[in-house]
Amino acid sequence: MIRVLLVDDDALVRAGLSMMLDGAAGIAVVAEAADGQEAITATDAHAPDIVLMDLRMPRVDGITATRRLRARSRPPEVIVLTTFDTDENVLHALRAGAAGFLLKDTSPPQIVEAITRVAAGDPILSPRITRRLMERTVAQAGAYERARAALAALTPREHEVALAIAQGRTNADIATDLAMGVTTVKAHVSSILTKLGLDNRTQIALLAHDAGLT
Amino acid sequence: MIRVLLVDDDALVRAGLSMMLDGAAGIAVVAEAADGQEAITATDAHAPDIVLMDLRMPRVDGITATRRLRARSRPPEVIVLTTFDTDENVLHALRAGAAGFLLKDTSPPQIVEAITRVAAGDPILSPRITRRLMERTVAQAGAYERARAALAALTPREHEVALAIAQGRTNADIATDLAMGVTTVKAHVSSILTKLGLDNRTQIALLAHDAGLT
DNA sequence: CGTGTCCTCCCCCGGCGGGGTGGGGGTCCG
DNA sequence: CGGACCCCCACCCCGCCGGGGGAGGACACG
Repeated sequence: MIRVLLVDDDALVRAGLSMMLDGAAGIAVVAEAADGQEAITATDAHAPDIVLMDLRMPRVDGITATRRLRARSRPPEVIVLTTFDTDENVLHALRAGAAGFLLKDTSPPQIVEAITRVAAGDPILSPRITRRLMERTVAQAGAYERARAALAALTPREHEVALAIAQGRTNADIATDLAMGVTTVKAHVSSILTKLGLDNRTQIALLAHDAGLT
Repeated sequence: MIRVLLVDDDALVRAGLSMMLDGAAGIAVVAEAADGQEAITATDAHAPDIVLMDLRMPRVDGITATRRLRARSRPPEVIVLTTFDTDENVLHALRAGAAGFLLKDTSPPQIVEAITRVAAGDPILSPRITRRLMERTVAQAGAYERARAALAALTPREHEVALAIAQGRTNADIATDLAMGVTTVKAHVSSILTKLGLDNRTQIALLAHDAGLT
């Protein structure tokens, strides 16, 4: 039996979810809360496995409530369920430790399935969120690839210098770090600039940064 | 009826998948292919809605096959189905245009569900992949937040200058772009450096870059 | 063995970047 | 009104950056 806590400031929404979930096999709604503060006390009182969490609520919002819940010992898994899927919301929710992010247009059986999945330890995201995460990842992977391809034209030593530049280091620093004269560093930098068709060391730093060179 | 093409170099795997999928409602396996080259010709011949694509195959691998398929007019949706979930594979597959990435430990009913979801236009990822994407996003969101917090100390004008620096632009460029004297730009840059505790404009660029300022 | 590439380094120099000083203007607030 | 910010600008100084020219040694490849 998966113990679920419902958190939403709208009593009607809670009632609907409660009815829908209690009808499902293996799921029991053990408590409800109308805001983040109540969610925390209710969690302490009823020890749910899963918390279905709304975001826009009075007193304590869903994000901070999630963060506080996840900071506890034996924390419940939190599934955010909201209408607003801004990047802000998604990032903050995931950062706060949510295991799932669902939009309120999710169909009842899918919500049930999401709860069982999360209870089994899997993460769950609404398709639209998944798509955005994929696009975001692909986009930065694109920059990564391009940067990598560009840096491939560099010799090993130039590569090291480029990396040092991407740390924001000055030529003198790089010289001591790599054990060579400042003149040599400058020669490498010039070579890098011409090879990559850039003007500044700043641009080198940005490119190398995109290539994933910490 | 969702038309499916199976692509895998192992005949046994194809047979198993075919049997399992044909038993499902609404799904018809219309063709099979043993490598990427066959996958392309089979796609042209049978116009499937969904291609279940393995990665490690002779002649043409699954990634390039996916890329070529997606480059066609009216391309099928591609679901990658593989045992190896390296970051390399996942990123390349998504970049090649795959709508889904499943591991071969996925249960038959879940594969069926994944196919119907993708046919409906939704993306689909194995839980482990989703988790990795989430972690990756959260990690870079951390740098994002820190950078944002730091940049919050800047005045609006300084913010603009920082953004320009993150483009790799020179002071003179910034002066003309923002319609002010070079002296003013330098004043802003100095102010930014002291406020953020940095030494170089390069470091400003890196910080602003982390903050998502394109 | 010659050629090429890479790494190393020198000197010179123009220009940009960063710091300091000093000053003008505006708004907003106590 | 006097401060407190913020924005704007000019002048000077100096150090770092970037470009040019020149040059030597190591190593590999044909």
